[in-house]
Amino acid sequence: MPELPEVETTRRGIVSMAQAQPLVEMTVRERRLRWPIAPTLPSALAETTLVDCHRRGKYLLMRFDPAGTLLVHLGMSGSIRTVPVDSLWRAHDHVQWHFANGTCLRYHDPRRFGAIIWHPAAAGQATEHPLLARLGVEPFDAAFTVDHLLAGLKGKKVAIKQALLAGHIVVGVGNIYASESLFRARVHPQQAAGEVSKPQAARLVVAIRETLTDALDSGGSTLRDYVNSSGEPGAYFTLHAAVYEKQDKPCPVCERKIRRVVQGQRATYFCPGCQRLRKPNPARKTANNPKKP
DNA sequence: CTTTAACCCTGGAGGC
DNA sequence: TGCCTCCAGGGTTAAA
Repeated sequence: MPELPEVETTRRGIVSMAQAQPLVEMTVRERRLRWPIAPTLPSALAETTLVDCHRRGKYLLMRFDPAGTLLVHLGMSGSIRTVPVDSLWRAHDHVQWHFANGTCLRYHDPRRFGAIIWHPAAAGQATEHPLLARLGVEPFDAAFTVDHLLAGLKGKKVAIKQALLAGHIVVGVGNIYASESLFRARVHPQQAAGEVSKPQAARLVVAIRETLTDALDSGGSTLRDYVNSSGEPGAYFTLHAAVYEKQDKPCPVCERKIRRVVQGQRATYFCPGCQRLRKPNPARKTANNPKKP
């Protein structure tokens, strides 16, 4: 289940293995991903060089000069790993990029929720693509501030957990890290987004960054060669999960039983002791905004 | 506009 | 042992 840290680790692996490499051949064995891979894609990439690989949210932006940019999403079961040249295709290996230095990158995705989309524009202009246009700010960007978060949550009745998960305010907070970040920030996942206070929002900004940083650091140490290995993806995260999939287990802070609820058809885990519902205070709001109808 | 739910897909777990 | 059902996940899309 690739979340932002795994995507970033994959990006770093791609850069270290194949940056500045001319493409020898792109092979497509299975076109039926989330959207079908265009049959013309391999020929469009002929005679190009992978000059860089960026990341936007959970999208990888592989820039092939001079043709354009390949948007790659790993969905929930996708991975990109190196394989030896001419190695056998395993089940669910769908795409391969063979580079001049001998590196072969294999796209593997059992559930085919991922996507490989061709965008004939440079990576710098790839934000114009409809799939990237509405993404929120990067969690490690300076633009991800308390005020930005509060502005995004303002007036929203949806639960804070779902607001974070939607990715319109900040990207990279998947289902696992949403629960973990809210726990760290001591914010109840079912609290209305618009009722999140400034101190709560401030804690969330810090908590989201810390949660992602911790996972990324773990990935960096235990999955240093993530792209260049056949190890178990995602296995490291459970070592650090305080609440995710820990229902009925004691909270590491207060030892109350972790609860599991469903929000938007997705599981949420939280500690009923540490994460309290904050009571709304409508009187204060109207007093500060007398002009609002 | 906002909010909710269905959908895409397969592997694994649990029930019988 | 096998067959059935359910669940997990991201994110787009359609519907309310």
